[in-house]
Amino acid sequence: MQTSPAPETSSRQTAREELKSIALRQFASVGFAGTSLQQIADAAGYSKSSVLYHFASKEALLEATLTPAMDTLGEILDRFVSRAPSRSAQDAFVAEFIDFLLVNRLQVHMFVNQGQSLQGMAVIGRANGLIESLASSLCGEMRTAEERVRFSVALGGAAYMLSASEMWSTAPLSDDETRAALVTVVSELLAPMQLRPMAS
Amino acid sequence: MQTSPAPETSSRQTAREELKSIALRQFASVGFAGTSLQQIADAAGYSKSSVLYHFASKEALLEATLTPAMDTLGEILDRFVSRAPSRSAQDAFVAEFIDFLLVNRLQVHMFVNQGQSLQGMAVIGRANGLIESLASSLCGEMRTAEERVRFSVALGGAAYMLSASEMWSTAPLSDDETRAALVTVVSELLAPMQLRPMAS
DNA sequence: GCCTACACTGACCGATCGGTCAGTAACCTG
DNA sequence: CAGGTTACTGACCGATCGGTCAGTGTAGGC
Repeated sequence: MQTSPAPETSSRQTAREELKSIALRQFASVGFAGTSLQQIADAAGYSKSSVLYHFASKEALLEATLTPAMDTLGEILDRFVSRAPSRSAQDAFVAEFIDFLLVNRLQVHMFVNQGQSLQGMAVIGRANGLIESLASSLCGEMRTAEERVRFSVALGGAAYMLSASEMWSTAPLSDDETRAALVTVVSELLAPMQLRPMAS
Repeated sequence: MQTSPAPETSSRQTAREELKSIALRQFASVGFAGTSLQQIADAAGYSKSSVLYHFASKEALLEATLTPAMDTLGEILDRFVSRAPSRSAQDAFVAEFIDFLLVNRLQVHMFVNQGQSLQGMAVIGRANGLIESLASSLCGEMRTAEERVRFSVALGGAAYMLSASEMWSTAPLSDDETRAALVTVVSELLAPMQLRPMAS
């Protein structure tokens, strides 16, 4: 909806993106309820009014913050579901999924350990649906207790590991080290689960 | 500190304990920052002033809420460290630790995914120390990246599984099912780690 | 009966919360 | 130079926050 040539970058998108990224960091570290619009505005060098100019409300800001990651996750899932069920397909999926976790660790952290208190929000409902269909893809109806535990330990454990590693007293792991170790551990966790991918 | 016969139960301890348990539930589900003293008071049927009569501040209430679990964890750790390092000792410890997680799941949930935002608090510092010494007991200095990942996935995954299972759309698992599955999965996760318990 | 200690409460405090609104300076279009 | 849009802001709103304080009722010890 605009005819201007190109250099709209300065203000057209950057402020919004900057606010989203700062808000995400704050939400993930202090919690959604524990973060005020004023804090976000201060950290970004804007006024609180500016934040509410770009986003209709605090909740809308959170939605905008989490939605792109959910889009990505949806694509990854679609790709997995459309493949034939095999060990190699599952391995490829695990690698893809762990890359997703690495890139979107803060968003996943938000979902994993604030999802409970944000249940009313649309993006959280969507995330729950995606995770549920992921679970179904990996093992039909999540039959045994052990399968459920394997799945949620892998998901919650990876999410925790990625967001809490900064709290370790030792030096943080590089992304490459983390990815390799996570692929090993998560594959091991999911290996005993029977493969039965299914659409919808 | 009291000479009265016996029935001091009605008011001497119950109000405090009741407030602690209600506060813990709220803190765990909505977050410490997201829970107001008014909400806790309402849920308990007291006034906000009463909450502040029993606990000097909101932070003091959180400390009182988490401290008993930390005491228990300290005892479990001491017991493990004082045993000779062996596979059977580790298995016994894992079982003991998972019982601890089951009983204190909300407190562990608080530590695991709000520890970051509560770093200033004494009880959180203590919990971090305990976890660190637990990690040291299991594998010296946490040498390899994979060992670190195994440890934190087991801890964070178990904590997530226990607190998020209520969000599953299916019926929740019984404690016995959960314990058995967790023991299997966590033992499997920690098995490749070399045992080198050490004091302090 | 008197007195203290205890459990508890309502009124109130300054600060901050999310959110609204009336601007304003800069810029593009005609 | 008008006119409109865009990005942004300060002043302000009612509500709520954590916390203080001056009580009030009551039970037990003397």
